[in-house]
Amino acid sequence: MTMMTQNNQKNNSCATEAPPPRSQQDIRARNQALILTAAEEEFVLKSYRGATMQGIADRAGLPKANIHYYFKNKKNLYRVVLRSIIQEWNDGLVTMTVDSDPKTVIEKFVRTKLHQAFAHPNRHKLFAVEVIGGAPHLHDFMSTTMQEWALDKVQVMKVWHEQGKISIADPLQLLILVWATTQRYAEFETEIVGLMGKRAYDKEDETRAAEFLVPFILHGCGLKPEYS
Amino acid sequence: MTMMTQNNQKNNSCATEAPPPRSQQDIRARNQALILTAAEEEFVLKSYRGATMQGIADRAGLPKANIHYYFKNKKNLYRVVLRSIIQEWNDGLVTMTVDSDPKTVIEKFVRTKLHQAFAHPNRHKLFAVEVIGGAPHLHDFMSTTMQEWALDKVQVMKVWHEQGKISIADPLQLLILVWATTQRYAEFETEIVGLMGKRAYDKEDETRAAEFLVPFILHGCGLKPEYS
DNA sequence: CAAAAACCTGACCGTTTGGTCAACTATTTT
DNA sequence: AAAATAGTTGACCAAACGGTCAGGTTTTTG
Repeated sequence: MTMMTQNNQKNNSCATEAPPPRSQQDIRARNQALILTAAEEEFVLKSYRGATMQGIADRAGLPKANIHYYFKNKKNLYRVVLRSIIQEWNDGLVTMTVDSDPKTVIEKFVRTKLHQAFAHPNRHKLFAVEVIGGAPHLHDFMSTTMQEWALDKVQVMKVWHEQGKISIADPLQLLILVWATTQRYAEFETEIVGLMGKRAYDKEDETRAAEFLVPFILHGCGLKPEYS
Repeated sequence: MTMMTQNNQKNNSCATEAPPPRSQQDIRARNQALILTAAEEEFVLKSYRGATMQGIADRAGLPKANIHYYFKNKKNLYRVVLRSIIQEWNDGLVTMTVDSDPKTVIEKFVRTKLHQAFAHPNRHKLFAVEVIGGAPHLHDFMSTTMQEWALDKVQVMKVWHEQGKISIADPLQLLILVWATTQRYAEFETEIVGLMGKRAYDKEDETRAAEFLVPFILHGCGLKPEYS
C-alpha cells in the first residue's frame, strides 16, 4: 500500500515493523491512545484519587514521566477521559419529536443505550462513579447539555401522553428507568456476570438483555410490542 | 451487664447537657456513630483511597488520632461501614415461595427496596462504587449470601412462569431490573435531583417513584395492577 | 480517695504520590 | 549536514498520607 500515511522515505532499507510507530505523528497518536485506554481502566478500578500516575504508566507500558509529557497533569488527564465519555453520550442521542412514532423511537433508544453499555462498560462505570461522587467534574455538562436534552424529551413524551399514544404520565421517571436498566449491565458487570456464573459476558448476553428489556419497557409504556 | 447504662451519680448538681455524653459507654457509642456517619460520607464522596483519615476526622469533629483509637486503621473502618450496608441488604429480604402471590410479593419487594434507597442513599452509593470497582471487599458476600438468595428467587419465579402466573421467562433479568430501577434513585441522586430542578428530594418523591415503578413493573410482568 | 481503666490528642515518622527537570536520543526542517 | 524541533526518561523533590506513641485528662472501680 503505497499512498498510505505520508511517511518519509529514509534511505534505511529496513521495512517498518508492524506495531511500532513510523512518523512522529503516529507516535503521538499511538501513545496518547495507549495512555487514554490505560487511564480509563485505572480510573475505573481505583477511582480518581486511588489511581496513580505510576499505575497508568505501567498499564500503558511507558515511563511515568512520559504520561506527564503528553497530558500535563493528573487532573487534566482525567478531564480528557471524561470528555470521551460525553462524546459517546452525544452519539447515543435519538431524534424524538412529537411526530415521531413512540414505539420506534423508544425501542431504538433502549437498543442504542444497551449497545453502548456492552460496548464500552468502563466508560459507563467511570461516568457512574463520577455522578455518585457528586459529579464534581461534570457539573457543567449535567446542568446544561444533558438537562436541556432530557427536559426536551420529557416535553415530547408529555405530548404523546396527552395524545393518548403512551400511558406514561411522568416521562422523567421513564427516562430514569431506561437509563437505569440499560447502563446497569455496564456498571454492575461484576455482579451480573457473577450471578450468571460466568467470568465475562458472552456475545448473546446483549441480545438476551434486549429481548427482555425492549418488550418489558414497551409494555410498560402501553405500547404492545409485536409478537413474531 | 447491669440493666441499662450504669451511670454514676456525681454529687455535681449540674444536669446533663442535651447532646454531650454522660457515661463512658455513651461517649463510646456517640463517637463511634459520629465516625461511622462521617466515614460513610467521605468514602462515598472520595471513594476508598480518595477518602483521608483527616477528612473523616474533620467531618466527625474529632482529632485524627481519635479515629484510630476507635477503629484500628482505614481498612478496618471501611470494612465496618460495609457491614452496615450488608445488614440493611438483609433487612430488605422478602419471603418468596412458589405458593406466594406474585403480585403481592413483587410489589412489596419493589416498595421495600425503593424505601431503603430513599432512606439511606449514601449506603447505596457506597455499595455501587464498590461493585463498580470490582467489589474487592465484597467478594465473599456477593459470591455466597447474595448469589444463593438471588438464584433461589430466580427458581421460584421460573416456576411462577411455568404456572402461567407471570410472563417473565428469564427472572434474573427481572431481578436486575428491579435492583437497577430502585437503587438508581439513591445512586444517581445528584443527577435526578438536578433534572427535577431541586437541591434535594422532597418527601413526595419517593411516593412519585413508587406510583410510577410499581404499576410499570407489575404491568411488565403481565400482572394487572389495580386501578383505584 | 487512690488505683485502675478508658479516653484523648499533639507531635512525629516512614512511605507514597504528583509533579519537575536536565540530559539524552530521534525525527523533521532548512 | 546542521539546526531545530519533538519525544524519552531516570533521578529527584515537596506535599500529603496512614499510622504510631508518649503523655495527658477524665471516668470508673475497689
